[in-house]
Amino acid sequence: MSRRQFALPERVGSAPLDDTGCTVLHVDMDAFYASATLLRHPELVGTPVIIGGGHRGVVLSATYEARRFGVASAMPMGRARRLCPQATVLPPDHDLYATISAGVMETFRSVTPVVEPLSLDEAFLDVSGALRRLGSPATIGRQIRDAVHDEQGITCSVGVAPSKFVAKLASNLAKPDGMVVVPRDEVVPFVQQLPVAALWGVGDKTEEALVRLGLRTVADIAHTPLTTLVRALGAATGQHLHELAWGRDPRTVEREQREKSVGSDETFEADLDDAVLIRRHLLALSERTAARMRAAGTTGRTMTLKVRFSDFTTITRARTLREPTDSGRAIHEAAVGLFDALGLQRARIRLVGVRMSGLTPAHEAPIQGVIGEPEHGWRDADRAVDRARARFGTGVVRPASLIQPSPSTTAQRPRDLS
DNA sequence: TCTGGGGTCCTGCTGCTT
DNA sequence: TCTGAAGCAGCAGGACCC
Repeated sequence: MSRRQFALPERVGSAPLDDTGCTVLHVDMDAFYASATLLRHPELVGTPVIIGGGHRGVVLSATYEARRFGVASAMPMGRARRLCPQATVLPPDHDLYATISAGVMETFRSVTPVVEPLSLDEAFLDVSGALRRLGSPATIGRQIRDAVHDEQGITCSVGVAPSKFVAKLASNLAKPDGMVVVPRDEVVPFVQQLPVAALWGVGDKTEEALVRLGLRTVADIAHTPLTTLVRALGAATGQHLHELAWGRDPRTVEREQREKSVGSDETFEADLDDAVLIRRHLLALSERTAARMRAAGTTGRTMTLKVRFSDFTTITRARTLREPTDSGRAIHEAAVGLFDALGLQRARIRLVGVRMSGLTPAHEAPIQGVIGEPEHGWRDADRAVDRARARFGTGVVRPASLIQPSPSTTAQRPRDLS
């Protein structure tokens, strides 16, 4: 679901294209969250619908009918509502998206085992091993589009090219519900006619820096000395953009992508300045992060606390623990330690977050017992909680400090295991 | 206009070790 | 014992992606 839409001055021609060597496919669902949500609300098909929520939230996705009014992904909800007041606003349904995504990825894997998911709604496929069985890359692209539509009831767009970067540009151009093939010998003219913002890795800031150099198209970048780009953008970005500007992208489609960090953050409904309340939110975030790590069978060693103030300035503080952990209690201890060390005197805080990095598979992590902790201590309790949540739902067991006092809750009260 | 939540990667700085 | 250089790890912040 690319947020940066662009158009070519001239669309790639409709004559049959030579797709020899174009073994990389980028498949991207069209307005995925909106299309998926409409499967549950068929009466809204053909009308403007915005997926998002909360008065401080942003647009997660919108139907093409809403996009015609200027609504776009990541736009603040307030602005989206003003642009398209007649739109129906629906909250996201992440379970539904995960289910559809799993089905789509299964379809991809029936074509080729070399599938690299980028997110729930898009993936790269290397189809070089499927050509003899299924036909040319463009033929395979058409088969995938038909299969996704028939099996999941949503449409997707496909880019077919010799490299990942160009395939991604092509699928963007094919939207919605189309396919674009970029033959190998057309790669350079194809990329060089694009605006600089079309390049992967060029966001607002980099675009500004490039415009300051007088560079507006990818061709401009290609014909700028590498030393100039490196001076303006840094070594990695400068080199990266120069390579892309000549259509060079040596990355291959990778099946396994190991996660490098796991975390959670939360924007409050209203800014908070009460340290007690903030510590409580940190506990919930720590528990959530730890539960996800345990579900993934991983532990983390470096804990990073993120704090965003009401003026949107953001700071991070990190602490590396003596040993890796997947315990919400240990993460919370570290988070509170870092938060308290900030010494904030009733500063108004908009968001807090915790993230664990330095991930190691749990079976390789040297998790040592803590002096004074019973042999079957918090780790066993955490696992018992995980099992209860898997069986009865995520809200069934919570730390006592996260339970909202309510006079009428006795029978359904979450059990405290802390 | 007023900015989510999940991430990755890069850069520059600092402090520790050799 | 002190000092400087080099290498490295950790940290903080920023930009970017979907």
